[in-house]
Amino acid sequence: MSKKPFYITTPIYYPSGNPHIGHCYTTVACDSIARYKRMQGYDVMFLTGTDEHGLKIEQKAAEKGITPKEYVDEIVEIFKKLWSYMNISYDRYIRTTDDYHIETVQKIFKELYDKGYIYKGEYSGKYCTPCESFWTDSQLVDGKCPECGREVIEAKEEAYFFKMSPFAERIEKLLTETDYLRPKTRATELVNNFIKPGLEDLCVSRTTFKWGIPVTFDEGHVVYVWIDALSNYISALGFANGNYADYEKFWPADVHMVAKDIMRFHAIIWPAMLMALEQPLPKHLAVHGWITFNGQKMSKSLGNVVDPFVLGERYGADAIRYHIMREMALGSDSSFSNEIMINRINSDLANGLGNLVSRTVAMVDKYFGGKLPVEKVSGEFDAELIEAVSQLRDKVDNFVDNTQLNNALAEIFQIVSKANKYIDETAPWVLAKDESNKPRLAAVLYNLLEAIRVVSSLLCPFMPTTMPAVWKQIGASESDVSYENAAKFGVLPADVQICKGDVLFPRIDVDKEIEELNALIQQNAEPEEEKIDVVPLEPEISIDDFFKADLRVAKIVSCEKVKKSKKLLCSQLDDGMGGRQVVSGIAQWYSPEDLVGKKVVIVANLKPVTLCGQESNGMICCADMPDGSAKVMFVDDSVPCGSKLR
RNA sequence: CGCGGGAUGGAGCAGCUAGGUAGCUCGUCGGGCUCAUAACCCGAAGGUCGUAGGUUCAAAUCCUGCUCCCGCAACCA
Repeated sequence: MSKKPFYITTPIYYPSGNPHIGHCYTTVACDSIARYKRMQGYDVMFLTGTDEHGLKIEQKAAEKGITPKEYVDEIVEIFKKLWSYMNISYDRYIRTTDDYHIETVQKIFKELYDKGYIYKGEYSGKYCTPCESFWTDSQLVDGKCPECGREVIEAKEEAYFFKMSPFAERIEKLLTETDYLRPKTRATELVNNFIKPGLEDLCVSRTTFKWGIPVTFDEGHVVYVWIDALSNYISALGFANGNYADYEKFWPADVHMVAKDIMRFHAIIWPAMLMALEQPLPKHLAVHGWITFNGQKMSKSLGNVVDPFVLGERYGADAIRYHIMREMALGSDSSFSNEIMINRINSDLANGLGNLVSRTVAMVDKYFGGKLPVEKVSGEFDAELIEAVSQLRDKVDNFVDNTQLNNALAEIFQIVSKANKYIDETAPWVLAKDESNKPRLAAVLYNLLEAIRVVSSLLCPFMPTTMPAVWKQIGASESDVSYENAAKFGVLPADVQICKGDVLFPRIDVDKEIEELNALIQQNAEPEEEKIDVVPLEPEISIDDFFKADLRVAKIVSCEKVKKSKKLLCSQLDDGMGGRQVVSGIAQWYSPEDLVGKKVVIVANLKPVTLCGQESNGMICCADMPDGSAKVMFVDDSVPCGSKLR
């Protein structure tokens, strides 16, 4: 009987910086599912990798004075080291710089072109270099990038486009009528925002940078992110390349797991590409939220990065894995405060599971010298425990199939709870006092060992490092902890021999630990502020060019929020020339009271535009902050309104 | 009126589709136990279920208005 295939993928990560806990989130989830499926007997292909092209990489490398390839090679090593540290059992690691991937992408690009889905056009608009993004005029406001707020440059380039519209209807059905998207609640959002207004054709090539996969039939063009990146899921199987021959076997994928920020591309563009290629669509797209840290979105620049290496060092990979999986609810964000994590590790792993194993094994050791006698007598409370344990596997199966790992773990730990309670109900230490109760005592301890066996078998995919240690302690052989036996009770030998071992999950001193971690974060945060990612210099200009921008000092006379906008403040300024109105996108960081009466620098000769119905005549100068916010540049109050800057 | 989600004891969540004793985890307090990693077990306190109305014998649950939060989109000259 040949094994059934199961194909699961993480996104390919962009190595513009070191991996952080957010990367772990997706990868650990996929790893747990992959391991679970292997345990069930599936032939599993678990793919992860890195998306290594693009301007940002090119620039980062240039800053360090090395080639892009050298740059990504370094970071990829760090990713791989982290995965090894987290005990990630990926079967294949794809790099978009691998030859076979390049071959596939080039063939796909050509095929789509030949089929008429890709056409040559011209892209004109504003381009943000750091974000590698073009923005349409409607998106642009004051020539600033909507993503990072930096200046954009006027750019026009020949480009290839991918026609999305032919697939709109099918994609809408895919999202609304199938269970492709998990959780499905997001389907409406996608349909309303992207499909109903009409799918725009997608720009799929660039000429502004070189670090990418060349378009074979048009020199100077490089394949732009989506066709390059998304294709990894099939190129890694050997689609349109000779490197592997697993496409027939593993495609379509069972699960693509992604974080919500790239849901859109996997929910719309990827299906469209596959439709155009006339290939089967993946079965599920599992979308999870972000890990937030003390309520804020994880971000390097905030100094919030929780270094997975540091955490693993302190608590062990399994504890981190457990916490991540346990907190992860499909779709919603999950908090990663140190306190929550430590409490979780303490209460579930140390107090719950670890202590259960410890007390059970200790009793077998103490009362029977480590080996249970064959003679046993069943009694009150047994049936309930046995029933619950026997049903566990099916419940967990179901949750894993629905990518609800948090629920799967919750289910398992209910049994841990039940077992602890069973100890209390049967009070083995009382039984031990009377020699005639020995057979009953043996049965109680045997039942506990069995509960632990089943729990640890099912837990192994989630915590692959620690569970074998549990098996050793309870005297379980490899076949005892098989998937088949996880649905049975009474598998361990009647005269099982236990083996006392080390504490599985040491208790953590919460206060002390939080203090130390906070200190670490402080340390990491401080240097971070000083060495922000400095935006590359704009091209050199002459003094005359500078004077083209007429910078003036003005006083904010009054200010109010622009209705219907979240980010806009509308200010009335005294510019020494009769006053003017300026709209600025700083409402998230400044309230009108903060600004009224202050003097600022404005760009006074900017072409007026209308934003959300308010005319804006100029721009208030701000500094970009590393976290994407902006700080207004206030001016000494003694400078008269209307003064020109030089 | 751009689209969507949410508001439940100190914290985080379930319950709402098919109305009828408000449940879980953590925390707090009290008790029990002693096999165990000061762990485990039991019990208690603590909730106008965002707000105002409506339907109903009965609403956390259905309907309507409102407030506030959060995503997406738009938008930070």
